[in-house]
Order: sequence, then C-alpha cells, then structure tokens
Amino acid sequence: MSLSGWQAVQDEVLRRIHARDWPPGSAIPNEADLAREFGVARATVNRALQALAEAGLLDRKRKAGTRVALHPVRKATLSIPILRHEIEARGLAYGYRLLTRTHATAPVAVQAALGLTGPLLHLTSLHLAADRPYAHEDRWINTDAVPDILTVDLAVLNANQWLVAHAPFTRGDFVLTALNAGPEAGPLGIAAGAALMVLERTTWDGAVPITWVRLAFAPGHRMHMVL
Amino acid sequence: MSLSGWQAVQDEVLRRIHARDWPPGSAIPNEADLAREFGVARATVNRALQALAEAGLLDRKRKAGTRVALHPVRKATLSIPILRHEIEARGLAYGYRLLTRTHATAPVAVQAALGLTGPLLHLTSLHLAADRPYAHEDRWINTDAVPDILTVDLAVLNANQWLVAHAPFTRGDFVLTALNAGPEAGPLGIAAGAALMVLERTTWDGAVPITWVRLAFAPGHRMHMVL
DNA sequence: TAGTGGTCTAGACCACCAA
DNA sequence: TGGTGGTCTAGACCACTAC
Repeated sequence: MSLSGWQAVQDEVLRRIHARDWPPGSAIPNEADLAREFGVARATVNRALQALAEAGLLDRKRKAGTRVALHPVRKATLSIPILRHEIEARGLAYGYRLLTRTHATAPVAVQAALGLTGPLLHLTSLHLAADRPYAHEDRWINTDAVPDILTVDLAVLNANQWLVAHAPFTRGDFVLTALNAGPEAGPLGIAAGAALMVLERTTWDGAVPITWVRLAFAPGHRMHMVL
Repeated sequence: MSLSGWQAVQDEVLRRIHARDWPPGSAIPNEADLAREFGVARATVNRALQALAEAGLLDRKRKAGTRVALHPVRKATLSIPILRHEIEARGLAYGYRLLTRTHATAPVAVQAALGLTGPLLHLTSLHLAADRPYAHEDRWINTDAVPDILTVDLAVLNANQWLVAHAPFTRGDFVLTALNAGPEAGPLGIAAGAALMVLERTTWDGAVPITWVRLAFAPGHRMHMVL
C-alpha cells in the first residue's frame, strides 16, 4: 500500500482500529514496519501516530510499542473565549455593567484558590447580550500582581479585557459546576433557585496568583464541545 | 543563541511573548530566521510554533507569517472518562443500577439530535459511588446501528461499557448545561429543583447515529480543567 | 541490553495567499 | 508572483524501559 501524507496514514490507522483489525488493547506494528508498509518515511508515521496518541486512541511507550487504547479517554476541547466575543459572534450587542467595586477580604474558598489571605480588589459585574443579562461575574484581583489596574476606570473598561491585555497568565485552572441562583438572581433578573451554570477560573502568572473569577451564566446557557 | 530541542524553542518564544518583546498582534520572524537565530533546523522551529498555534497563542498563515494572537482563545481540555473509572479513580466502589428499559418514541429534542424518528431503545439508570447516587443516566439507543445490544442483559452490564467495547464512535457532540432537578430527583435522592450539572452527548459512527445520553450529576459535582 | 518511540537535521517540494 | 508555512524524506542519535 502506498499512502501520501500523514493524514492519510492516520485515516488508515483509524480504519483498522475501527474495523477491529487492531482490536482494543492489541499492539500495532512499530513505526518502521508501518513506514515500509505504507511507503512513507518513519517521521510521517510518527506524526500520524503521535496525533492519535494525543487524541487518546493510542497508548505509546518506548520499547513496549504502540497499543490501541483499551479505554479511550475522550477529550473534549472547550474553548473559553472572551465573553464579549462570544456574544458578538452570535450577532448580539455586548454590554457591560459594573455593579460593585470594593476592597475586602475574600471568602475562604477564594483565599484557598489563590493562596492569598490579604484584602483583595473585589468586583461584581454583569455581562449583557442585546441588553439582556448574559452572565454575572464575581471577581477577586490580586492587586499586588497587577497594581496598574487600580488606575483604570473599571466602570468603563471590562476588567477581563484589561487583564488579558496587560497581565497574561501562564497557568489557568477551571471548574465547571451547577448552582442554584443566590445573590446573582437579582442582577440576572431570574428567580432565586434557578439552576445556573457556573465557571470558576483561577489564573496565575508563573507562581503569582492574578485573579479568581466566577461566572454565573443565565439559565439555559449551553456549553458546546466536539469529539 | 543556541537552543536544543523544540520545547526549548517553545519556551523561548513564550518568554518573548510574555516579556512583550513580541506584543499581541505583532508579527514574529519567519521560521527560517528563527531557525538560524536559535541554531536549530527549521523543522524544529516549526514543531514549536505549531504547538503554540494549536494552543491558540499564535496565528499562522502562509505568506502572511506568524503573529502573536490578539485575543488568545484559551482552550481547556475536558477529559470525559467512563464513569466507572472516574469513580474508581477516587477510590470509591462503583455501582450500577438499571431503572427502566423500554422501547419508545424519543422526545423531539432527542429525535432532532440523532436525526431519527422511529422508536428507540430507552434506558434510565443510576451510577453509584460507594452506594451513593453519583449520576442519573437517560439514554436512547439506535438499535438499527447496534442490534447486538438487544442480546445483552443490561441490568448487569452497563450500556456505556458495552457500547465503548462494541460500537466505537467516530464523532461525538457534547453539551454542558445546568438544570433544576426534575424526574431525576427521586433516583438521585435529592430535593426537586436542586441545580444539576448535565452532560448531553450524541455519538455517531460515521453518519450513523448510535446513541444519545444525558447524564445528570449529583449536586456538587465539579468538572475540572487545566489551562 | 536490545528494541522502541522521540527527536533532530538538511534539504526539498508544494499549497496557499497577500501584495 | 514571491514569500511563507506545511509537509515529506532519509538518515541519524538518543532516552527510555521491558525483558
């Protein structure tokens, strides 16, 4: 067989896995053999198999060889865009309203997530899509890490937009959960107790915690992923 | 400068982006120039830059060159393990209980997701962790695609486990949302109206729809992602 | 210790697309 | 149409690890 291009190799490997030529758990030929069989260079086979391993369909180990994953852990990729873009991509007008701005001691859960105990800048705000509440934001900011944010008029400029532009993070940590609406119910204009999708994000620049934010999306919000 | 390995190249590029040597939106040198500067082959630079582009930090276009992404769309990867493994990984005993098994016409939403109108196999079941309800499963199966499942005693064998072993899917579609507990409240042993994290998954084998499943997780369930 | 995947190299050709 | 990234090749060396 003579294939052309690493994607063709990938397709053929996928076909064999799927056709049970190579059943789950079984070892497949090594790269050199496959390269010979497919009539391509080993690097081409390597590219194809690495992509499949990254997707979780193959397990690869030096010396042990490559095996079809027994329990393919499907990995779905969730892109986390800036809310403004997410809303505008739906053809809706984006709006932002700052609700509160204080300095305060954060709740224990936030202190733990950030690893900080001192007082932090606390913002609550509302993201609007076509003038309707889209998400409620509860944010704590480590001003020691980004002192410049104190000079910004956050009533006008979205804190998240300022942060992505001025304080890029190197590490982020996301938690998705569902909560019954509490204090967010009022600003979101919904009944207390409604089920809300909540995204909690903590970000660091190296070892320095930057911000903790909790986004509570209006009821009915759906996060979509593929594969 | 002389670097060694594509990860070292990646690190250096990241450093420059982060240090604002290459601010957001700006073009960075082409691969050949970087290869010369770093003292590596162009393929090595290519490997590093492709990884960064895949991560959303760079935008690459032929002829136009490579630019630092203006609005880095962070992509979080959510691994969707088999529930049994997720539970056992926490050191808890996994349990499974089939609640109902019927043939029926699916709700319109399910018909639409699968693109099928005929009657389907309908299962509801409960996943248990240490004998406590972990998630409620509502599943519709296209028996035309997997007739063999009718020969299986689903009271004993988890439908999902049977499907992953016998009917691999080539395409999947996930939706995450939050719902107030309805009929699931009873089996889950919780109050009606509690906020539940819901994962809806539709899977196909090529163009053939296999199954639609809705998992409602017990309150407090947290899905974790990194970066 | 030997076999396997991981990676690098130098060179080459090609597809795409902005100028 | 020329410059850029995308990819392939043949060969090589290395790192890891099962045996």
